[in-house]
Amino acid sequence: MEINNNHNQVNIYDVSAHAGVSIATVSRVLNQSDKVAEKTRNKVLASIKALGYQPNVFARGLGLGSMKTIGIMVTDASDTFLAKCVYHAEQELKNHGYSAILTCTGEDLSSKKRSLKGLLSKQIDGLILIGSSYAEENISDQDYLRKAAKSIPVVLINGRMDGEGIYCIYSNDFEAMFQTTSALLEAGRRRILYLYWADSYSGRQKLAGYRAAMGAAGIRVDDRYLIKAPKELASIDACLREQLAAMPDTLLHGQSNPVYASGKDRDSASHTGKNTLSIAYPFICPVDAVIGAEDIFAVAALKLAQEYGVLVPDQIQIIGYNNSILSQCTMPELSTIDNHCADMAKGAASILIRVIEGEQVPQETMVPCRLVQRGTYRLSERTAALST
Amino acid sequence: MEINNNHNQVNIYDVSAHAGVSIATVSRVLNQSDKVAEKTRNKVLASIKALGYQPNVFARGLGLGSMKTIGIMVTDASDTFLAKCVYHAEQELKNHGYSAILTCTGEDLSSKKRSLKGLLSKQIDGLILIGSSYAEENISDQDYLRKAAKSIPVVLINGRMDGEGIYCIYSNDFEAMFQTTSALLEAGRRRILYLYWADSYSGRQKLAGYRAAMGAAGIRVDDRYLIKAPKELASIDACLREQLAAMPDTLLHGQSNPVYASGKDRDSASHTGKNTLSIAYPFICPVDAVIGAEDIFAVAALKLAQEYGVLVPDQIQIIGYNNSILSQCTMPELSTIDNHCADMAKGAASILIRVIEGEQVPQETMVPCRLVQRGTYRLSERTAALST
DNA sequence: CTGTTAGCGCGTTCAA
DNA sequence: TTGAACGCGCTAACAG
Repeated sequence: MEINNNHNQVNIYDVSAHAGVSIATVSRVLNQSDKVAEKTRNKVLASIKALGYQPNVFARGLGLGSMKTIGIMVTDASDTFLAKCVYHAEQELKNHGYSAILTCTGEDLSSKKRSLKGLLSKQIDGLILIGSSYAEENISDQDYLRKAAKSIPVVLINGRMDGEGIYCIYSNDFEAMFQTTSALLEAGRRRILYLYWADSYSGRQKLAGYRAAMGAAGIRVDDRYLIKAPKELASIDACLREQLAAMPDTLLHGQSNPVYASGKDRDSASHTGKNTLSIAYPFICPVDAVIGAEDIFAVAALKLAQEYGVLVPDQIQIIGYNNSILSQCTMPELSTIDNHCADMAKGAASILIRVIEGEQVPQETMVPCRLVQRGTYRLSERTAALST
Repeated sequence: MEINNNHNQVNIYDVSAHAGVSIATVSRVLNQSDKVAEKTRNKVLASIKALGYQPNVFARGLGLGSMKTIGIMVTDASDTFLAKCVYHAEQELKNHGYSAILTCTGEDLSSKKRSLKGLLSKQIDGLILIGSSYAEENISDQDYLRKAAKSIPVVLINGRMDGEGIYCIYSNDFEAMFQTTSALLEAGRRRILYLYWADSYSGRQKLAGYRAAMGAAGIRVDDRYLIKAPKELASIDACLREQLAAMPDTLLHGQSNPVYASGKDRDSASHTGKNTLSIAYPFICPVDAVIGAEDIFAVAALKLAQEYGVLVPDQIQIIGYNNSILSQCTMPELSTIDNHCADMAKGAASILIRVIEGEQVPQETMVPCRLVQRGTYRLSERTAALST
């Protein structure tokens, strides 16, 4: 029964021998070619099943020049937002018969390049970039991607980038931030703190939206209200305290909540979600609203506000970004802007596959954002329709 | 200069022609063979650079039977905990020159099987299973994995499974839960609610630890204190309310915090993190401690407690699991058990690679857990040393 | 409808 | 130290 095959893996020759046909015929039934008689097809199918034959993808890849794999680059797959994108992108790819090679690149340009190299060496059919971090501010820093895009299609999620073979799908962050900031202004807020970290494309858009809204309202943006902090709670908290301490009439010149202050460790004190005015609000707060460029920033702000007994949203309104699970873990829950990352990720995968299969696809796709209203902020009726 | 090559991709023949040597020699310099003269080596290297030659992995894979890829199966890459594992596993794999094919399988057995099939068809060199969900309770449901393990090594993170070629790395969840529950009991707590969802290996261990500790203290576990709820906040919250309502002297028979109750929407009310006893504690609480099998459960419990003005940790102590970012988003922050997922994930990748490279590796590896003490609970001095 | 055969690009003997 | 030649398993032209 055995014919050639020095490895133990059964190959197409074994099948052809077993079925008494040529390898070409076997190949045909494998590739759904209809030019094969029903009878022989069944014979072959039976042999395949009998021998437990599995075609060798390397050999097939060699001939076809493709193994139907897509590379996914992401700066950090453990990030709440990015992880969600990874998930949905992979699902969509799988639905179309592609598998995903994942690589976490970090923020560093050189390691991004290294990761891409690794991916390309794997002969991927396309590339998905998750996170606007890849749309480097310095245009020439994107060149390695543009170069890659000459051989395989590239889709960027949540960022914009010019170049042949580069497709982008992003949310209208500018608009979302503009509307949100405007709404806060209309509600009478003036001292709006803006917390962020990323200088990515998306990050720049958001900040620009904030600035534009302030400008439109005739308010000069005080640089002290723009706080940039690494994306960990401890760092954000530290930056916040430092910056606030430098402000006139600062929050931190007041006394912190005695309940916290009494113990050596404030976390060990008792807490409830209750509000009270029994402890006098001991200072004039230099901040009456906070916008976080991601939910984690809003969380940090909320926690600090609560520590100092500031009433949320009465005295400070807080808005996050991404509508991540974090926004539902706080008490009150965060109002946050949902940029529909699942839609973006699925869209990205779908665009990529359509391009690979030769379809004509627009290079830019925009998905709208939506304000999710929860405890830390509410739009007035008038401005409630944010989505464009 | 060009010799063959109908594709545009430059191949080893192009290089050999350019360098004036045979392809065998090119292959030798590519594979670090030392049996090549320094002079020719440089000549070849120069040609490679000049032509921008990139070896074709498919061809190499065909001959070698490997493309140095590892399959990663994960039920849900967007889950906070699992995502972190994915991240660290991928990093470690990359460090060793392997790339990761990621597939999100969901919890459904048939789709797990389908995903594995897809992975195997890609001729992966090894497989990493992230999440104890793969260690199905029904042993025969693991057979598809055991079968796979006959051809490639399989490493399971956070679960246990017997089988040749199957390696496991897990944390001592039983011990952690036993110690934690015991500590709560020693602190005088008796009505300890246990919230969970997964019946995975890890989930079973945790629950067993809880039960064992209760048993050791001579306390019968009231089934009403075991609440199983899907892993979304809304679901957990709903289950909690329903179950609590069925208890005598229930929490929910009391009045909720008037501040919340006054508005149409309780989230729109003002909040601070302050505590107050000005509103009378209106009921005898049937629960004095909560253990969540994952942080999200603890978050839900904390929020509910706060909504009803229950003092945490004075009246209810709460402990989560995983030490995820969620545990730091609440106010007070959650005490939680850290199962060191980064260590497990990195360890898994490292084990897998060592096995692939022929090393002898023990089939089971255990990493200890650690209680992270934050606001919702503190161990007494005596029991503070939890890690084994 | 089916079989034959020529690559696909690279590793790897075996000779030289 | 180098080169010629074969094989890896499969696809796709071409011939029948």
